[in-house]
Amino acid sequence: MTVPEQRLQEALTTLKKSGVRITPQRHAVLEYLMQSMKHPTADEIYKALEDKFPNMSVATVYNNLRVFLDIGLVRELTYGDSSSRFDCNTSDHYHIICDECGKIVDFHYPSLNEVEQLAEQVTGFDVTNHRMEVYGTCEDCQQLAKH
Amino acid sequence: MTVPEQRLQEALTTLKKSGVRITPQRHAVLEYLMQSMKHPTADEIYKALEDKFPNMSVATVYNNLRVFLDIGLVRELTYGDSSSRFDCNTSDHYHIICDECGKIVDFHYPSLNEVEQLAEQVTGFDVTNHRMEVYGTCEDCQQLAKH
DNA sequence: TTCTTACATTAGAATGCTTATAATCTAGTT
DNA sequence: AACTAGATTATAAGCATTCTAATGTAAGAA
Repeated sequence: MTVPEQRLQEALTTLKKSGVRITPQRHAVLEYLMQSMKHPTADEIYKALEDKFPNMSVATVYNNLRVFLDIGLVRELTYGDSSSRFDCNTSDHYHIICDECGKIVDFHYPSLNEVEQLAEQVTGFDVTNHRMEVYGTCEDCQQLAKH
Repeated sequence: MTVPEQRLQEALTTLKKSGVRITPQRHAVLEYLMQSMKHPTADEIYKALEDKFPNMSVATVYNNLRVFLDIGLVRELTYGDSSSRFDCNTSDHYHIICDECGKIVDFHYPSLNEVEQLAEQVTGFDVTNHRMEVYGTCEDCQQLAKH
């Protein structure tokens, strides 16, 4: 069993534990998220599944993403562009984003706990987490710029 | 002359240099941004100025914010919630955001250049900048939660 | 297996933020 | 004072997302 397949199985177990029904549409959305290395938008998921489910509504995609978010199976990534992206890799990592083409690449870096601690001291907040995005130009777009 | 007034003067000079006209509406939007310690949304600016300019269109607020963004006078902050916020503090700083009430507080921390450098090496991106947001519960909301 | 029902899905309308359009107006120069 | 490129206004349009109400169905119970 491949790693994505294994993560899918685990996710299905989590859904059942939470008392959430496994419908074909829900299964398909989850499966697509798990095997995708990109961080798809709701619309990308909808379009990717329209062959398999010609009658599926966009609302179903949104509903299911909301369910997955509530259970903690995926994370929502909101950037400057209009639509949210969804990341099923819930392990700690940051993202690096291409200014030109919008590509998002996972980037591993030790969690910056000292920043959270200092922020607590300075602001009096009760800090729960943080996120960081690095921006730049990806290698593909660097090549394109040369020609 | 107070600090916000001084920054406003500098900003007006920058606008003139860029060949941008100074209209009363544009001046008012800029002034409001400069003296605001919050990070207002377009609609907040619109509502704050409707006494002074009862006929001003929302489009004017958006147009002007776009002009300021292009010139580099303000930065756009996009988070999970629906509308963008605008920050006229262009010095390097991060933000700490309350999960409960959405309050955004400036938070100074030395720029994490080593993260950018490592990201370049690992991903091959040509890195230009990064942003970080810390999340938690502000002191006010911590108090409210106790009662 | 069939029955049941609470939950899911569907289609389409509605919402909210932002941008586009076209007519009118004006800041700043001539 | 006249001119004109650029700004403002009012409104329509666009897009992502959520809501609504009717219909369908997963999964447990009988």
